[in-house]
Amino acid sequence: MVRPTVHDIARHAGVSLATVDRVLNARPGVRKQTVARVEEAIRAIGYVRDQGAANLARRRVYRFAFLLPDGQSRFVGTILSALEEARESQLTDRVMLEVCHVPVHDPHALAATLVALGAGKVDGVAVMAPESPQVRDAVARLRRGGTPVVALVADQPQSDRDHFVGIDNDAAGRTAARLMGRFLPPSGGPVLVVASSIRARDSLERRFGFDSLIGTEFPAVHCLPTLEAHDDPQRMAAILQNAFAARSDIVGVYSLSTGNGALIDALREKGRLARLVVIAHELTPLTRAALLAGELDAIITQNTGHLVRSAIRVLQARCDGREILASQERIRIEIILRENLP
Amino acid sequence: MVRPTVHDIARHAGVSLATVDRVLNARPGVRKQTVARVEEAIRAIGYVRDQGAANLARRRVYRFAFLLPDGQSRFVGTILSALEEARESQLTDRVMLEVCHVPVHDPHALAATLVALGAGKVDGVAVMAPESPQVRDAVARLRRGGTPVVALVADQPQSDRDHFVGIDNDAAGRTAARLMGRFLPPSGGPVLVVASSIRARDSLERRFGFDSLIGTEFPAVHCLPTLEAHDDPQRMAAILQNAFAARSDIVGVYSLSTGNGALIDALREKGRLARLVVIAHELTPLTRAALLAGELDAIITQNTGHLVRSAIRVLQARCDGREILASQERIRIEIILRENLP
DNA sequence: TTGTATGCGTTATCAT
DNA sequence: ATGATAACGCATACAA
Repeated sequence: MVRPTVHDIARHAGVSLATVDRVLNARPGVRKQTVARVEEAIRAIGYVRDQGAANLARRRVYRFAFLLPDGQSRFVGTILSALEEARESQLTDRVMLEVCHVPVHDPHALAATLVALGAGKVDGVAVMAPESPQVRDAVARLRRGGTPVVALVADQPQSDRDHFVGIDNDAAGRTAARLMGRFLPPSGGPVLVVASSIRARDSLERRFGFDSLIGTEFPAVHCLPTLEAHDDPQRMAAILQNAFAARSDIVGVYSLSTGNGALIDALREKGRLARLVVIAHELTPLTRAALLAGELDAIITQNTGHLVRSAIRVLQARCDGREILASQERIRIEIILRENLP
Repeated sequence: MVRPTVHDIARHAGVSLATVDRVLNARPGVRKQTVARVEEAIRAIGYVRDQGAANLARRRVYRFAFLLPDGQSRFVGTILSALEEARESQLTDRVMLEVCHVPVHDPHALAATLVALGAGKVDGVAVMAPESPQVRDAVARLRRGGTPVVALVADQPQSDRDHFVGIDNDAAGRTAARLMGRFLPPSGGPVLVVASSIRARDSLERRFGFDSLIGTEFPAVHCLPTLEAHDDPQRMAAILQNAFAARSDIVGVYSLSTGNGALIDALREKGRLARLVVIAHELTPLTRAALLAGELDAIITQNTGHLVRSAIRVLQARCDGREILASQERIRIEIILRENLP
């Protein structure tokens, strides 16, 4: 009925509490035979540690750092509010959250920040940054130093990060494609694909997923080459100007990364919104408003609250040497229409 | 830096630990003035109780009962697996989960089970059942007895349940309608609406939401009266037979409650699936397979893992007299296509 | 009405 | 190499 405790182990193995603790926490100074006896007892009575009591005795606090891109991205803004919200939750009773803003396109600065964090300054790191050799190496160094690292939103596939907290971007692109294909009339037509920068791995994956599904399932739809606005509103306006001048028969727009504000503004100005199917990523105050106004047809997104809570839970589990509950940490690709807006 | 403890309160207020504890837990036997002094101290130093330590000292265990409809519903099956999964999670370290299966259409049995649970047998109840006066009263009795109650999946709006864990079914119906309207060609046509029973409040709400959005936004689409199969495969086959005989121009099917197995089987038999837009509720092994097979175009669902974890967290918070984190407990209306299947 | 002392399950600091 | 014992933050039986 009641869970066995360290006392039960001690009694069962005929040793003292201190010895039990030593083997439980893999501390030295115990004879091999004794270790075996204790481990046997643990298995025999089915002991499982009360992590809460352990943290109490240890006065454990988890210091986690979130490395986020600087700049005024709306999406990062929603992550920041989610972090703020997590601070007030039960979840963060013993965790201290620190946010580091780092220049996105400076891999060296990124790596330096990561490495600096490694010197016992924090107990775990969540990093949202484009893939780069520098970051990969820094993550490896952190991990070797015993600091758990999770990749947030954008994976660091070749590094040995402990976990990726985010969605499958290929599948997200395919999801967008399915919606685009089905929202468009059967006659199809050319679809514009815009991105802030196609260099980012997640943009590439989304584009790839989008193209491949359109290609196989909606032959009447034709994907135009990716236009890159580099998060510059002026550039975005000019790019769209050119695109629509070149082809007046465009039927849809897929925006696969940030910069939705500029995109929507530009489209609105052209008075083209009503006749286009427009699909974008990430639910922010801006895309929410556009969806409500009927300027956006659908949003593909990931729940940022879930994102940060999951990162925290995973880091904590790694610190404790626990397993995670996979299904709880699986971030879902969400489709948001006006009707199911949270 | 470190959080203040009961000792700090005691020192600040010039009283003993026991007195602090008495006012913290609203126990009698403390002079009004003393209470005020302690409360002042609590505010002054910004004390917030360490719930983990409290539970440890108290050897607290939370016994929660989940009342679920009996029968072999696939949806209830996924809830059961979610409960099973929760049992292995960190979340249930101190919680014991009990499942009661009750006949859905016997309000008296339902109420009796609820009332029986009230006699200090459990610390909280999650109930998934159709609304009825009997259940409403039983919930009220439980609450008066100090047992927190949450309504699961189906709300008990007139009872004073502590919380509703589930989705807005009107919005879910509207979401289905938006998808139906946009997936159908502009020419529209008649759409079949099938339910196991239209008496259930959630079915009614979905139907209402579906109809109202179709009515205002997709005038070319025409919703036929709801067909009730009462979870009987034979009846479902017969009903569909009649419906298609009466109107050969049906373009879509909206299944707003259970019984998707029978529906899909019947449609497949008629060879009509390829030319219909079919939208159903709840992701189960069955609807998942149908979606993958292209027999279903979209699924509207709610994450059952989230559902049970949320119910547990909310009940626990109520037991502790804590507030919940609203955003974490908001169940989302999820749209699942083949591409974003979890 | 208020205070003292002990215990919850675990860790960690001393001794031995 | 091992054991006794005092914390951790909180609750509570028992005294006063």
